[in-house]
Amino acid sequence: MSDETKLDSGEANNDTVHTNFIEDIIDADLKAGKNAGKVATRFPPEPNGYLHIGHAKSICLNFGVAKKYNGICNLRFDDTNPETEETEYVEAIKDDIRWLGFEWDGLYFASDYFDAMYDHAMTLVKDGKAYVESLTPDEIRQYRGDFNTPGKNSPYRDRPVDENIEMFEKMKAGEYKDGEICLRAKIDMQSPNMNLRDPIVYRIRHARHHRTGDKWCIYPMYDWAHGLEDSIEGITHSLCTLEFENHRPLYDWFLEQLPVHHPQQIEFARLNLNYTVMSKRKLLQLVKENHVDGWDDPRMPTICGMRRRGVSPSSLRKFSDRIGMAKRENVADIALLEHVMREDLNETSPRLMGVINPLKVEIENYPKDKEEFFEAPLHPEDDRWGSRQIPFCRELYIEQDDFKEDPPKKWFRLSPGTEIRLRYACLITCKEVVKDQNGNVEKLICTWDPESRGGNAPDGRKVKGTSHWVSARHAEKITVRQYDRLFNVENPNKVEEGQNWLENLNPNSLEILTGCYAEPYIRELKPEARIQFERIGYFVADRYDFTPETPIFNRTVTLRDSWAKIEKNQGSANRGQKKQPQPAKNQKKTDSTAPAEITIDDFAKLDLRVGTIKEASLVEGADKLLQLQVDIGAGKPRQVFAGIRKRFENPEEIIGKNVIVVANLKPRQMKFGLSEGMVLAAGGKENRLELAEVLGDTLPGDTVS
RNA sequence: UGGGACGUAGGCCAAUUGGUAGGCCCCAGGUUUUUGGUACCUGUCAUUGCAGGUUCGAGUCCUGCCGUCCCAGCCA
Repeated sequence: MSDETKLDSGEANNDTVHTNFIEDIIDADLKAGKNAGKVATRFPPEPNGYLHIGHAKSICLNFGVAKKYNGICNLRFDDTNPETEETEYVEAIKDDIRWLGFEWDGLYFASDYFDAMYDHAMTLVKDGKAYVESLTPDEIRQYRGDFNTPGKNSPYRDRPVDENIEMFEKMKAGEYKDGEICLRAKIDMQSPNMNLRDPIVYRIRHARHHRTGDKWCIYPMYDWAHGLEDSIEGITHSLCTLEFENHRPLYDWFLEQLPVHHPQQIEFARLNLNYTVMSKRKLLQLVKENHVDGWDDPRMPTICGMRRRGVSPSSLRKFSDRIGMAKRENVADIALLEHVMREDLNETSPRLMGVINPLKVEIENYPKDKEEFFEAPLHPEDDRWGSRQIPFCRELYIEQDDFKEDPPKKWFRLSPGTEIRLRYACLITCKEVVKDQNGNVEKLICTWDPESRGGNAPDGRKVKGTSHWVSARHAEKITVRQYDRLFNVENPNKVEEGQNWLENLNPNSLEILTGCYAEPYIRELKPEARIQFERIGYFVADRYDFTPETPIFNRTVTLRDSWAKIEKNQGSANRGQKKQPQPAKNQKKTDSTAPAEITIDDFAKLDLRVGTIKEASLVEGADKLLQLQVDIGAGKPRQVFAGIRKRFENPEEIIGKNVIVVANLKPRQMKFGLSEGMVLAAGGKENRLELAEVLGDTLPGDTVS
């Protein structure tokens, strides 16, 4: 089933019950008879990077609105800056949008309109509403003023119209160098809105454009271009993100000066996702510095990355619906994304069996040479998928996690003497554990109940545990790439002064396992086939690397694992004797792996020492940091960077103080140098912050306890 | 410090436009189950940023505070 047909069947969009504020506006417009009852939107990417899930939100919005109102949605590349844009991105963006399940009505480029834009600009010049500026970029900045200072009119502001026309023509003809002059709109240098202080309309760039080649050496600025693009295409509602709110008066101003259609700009809040980064700059850096394997690395929040991860287009659309649409800044929870991924994949993925960490099982009462097949449905809730035959023989693999020699409470998987079901096959009982010299479990000797074919015992005895398995003789060796969140912390952008956001990367975000086994049916799969390995998770046959001979699977998302939760809760219950009083119902996911309390032993690991501050100085380029040299009685003083500058703007005053230093902290390489410890201070905010001092007769190096 | 926006549960979004706060995710429990999956059920969680005012009645209207975000590119 193609994703397009799925979209048409409405499974993705029809669970939105409420309208959003944008649809409310459109409803009102329609009711008022605006735009002759038409709705036209557009998705306007700049072809200078790959699309990410934030763009997906915008794509779903624009195409979704058009569809809902029987309107149109164009794809328009906003290619007004030749220096950063490339054709390579154009094709990638088109692929991503189609894959997401949308088809544009018109395909356009801003560069298609360069002639019209130039003509309109000339109109502005002739009307005395634009002038050629001869100030340098630096002077322009100075003349613009700042938030508190009104701008000053440029000396060229009243250049005669004829001269403006002539210079603008020469500008177009290439008679000036980059940055030498530019065209500015004559609006209001005193405006509190900086965008209205005579914004630049055209700048000179002697650069080759990916579509128009060398035809132009002047290129329109965003504010000038965008409204015209929308106008030319007859867009009715121009949807963009919040940061363009301040630009709307300019968007409107330009269009009001011309006898053209005037679309309405409406801003919405962009998508932020926790545990990831979304800015083009940071994504580029991840790629360039090889923290990931490229733009389509399955850990990337790019559309092509998620595609390679095995995320389905419909789950991305569903996610886009579920997060809603509003004007307030937001951070969506990646747990919601994972939830819709599972929800979608549960319905659409055939089930297979694969063993990630194999443990050999020998069925001692099963004949050595015998083989047989068990039939198993490909989907337990949807028999349209049909079934497949799974081979079985004396030697099998099960998951290491499904056996424990000393089972904990509530364990109903395999352990010595217990019986479990091999899914869709039979019941087995563990008779013996074979170990190697090091005491590692090497193999399990089991017996099977021949009466339990298919997995049910005729005597009706209940067997609670069910394990997945693979016949050793028939197993296909597969490679599994287990992906996890790229970052360890909810907000990777939030870093201490001097710390780098890259330090928040999750070092375990990729684990490649080569010794895995799967049932033979995987030979039937094609690249990009999404499957579930039962009881483990959803996987996808890698788009590029998978072949029947080199079966490589990417883990899309694990199944929910309630046993892991039980185990974890048991663990923390044992540690704290009684059940932890849930400290906060909002237990953050970041903290959930760390124990809620530490013991005295943990605390004793801290080597706290008295230290005398010998030197203290401001750190240039860091408005929170002080650089300290602290004598802790160990010969060479320790260099410590402390975020206390707001309190001690004059560092001199803390020299000589006896403070408490964490002496056995692993040194951290900061932008400014190595920080070899930490000083303790009290107070959360800078405006009430005091160093913890040791008073009385103590010497550097004395222990603090 | 000027201007523009935004504040509803741990997160995200609703609230018939002035009628007494609801859904999804998360979290905790339970039922069903040949996936400790799915599905279903239950529960925890909000004096709607704060303080006043108008009104029989305010999340919605008014006033004043507070907090957060955006804007000083010849980027988009």
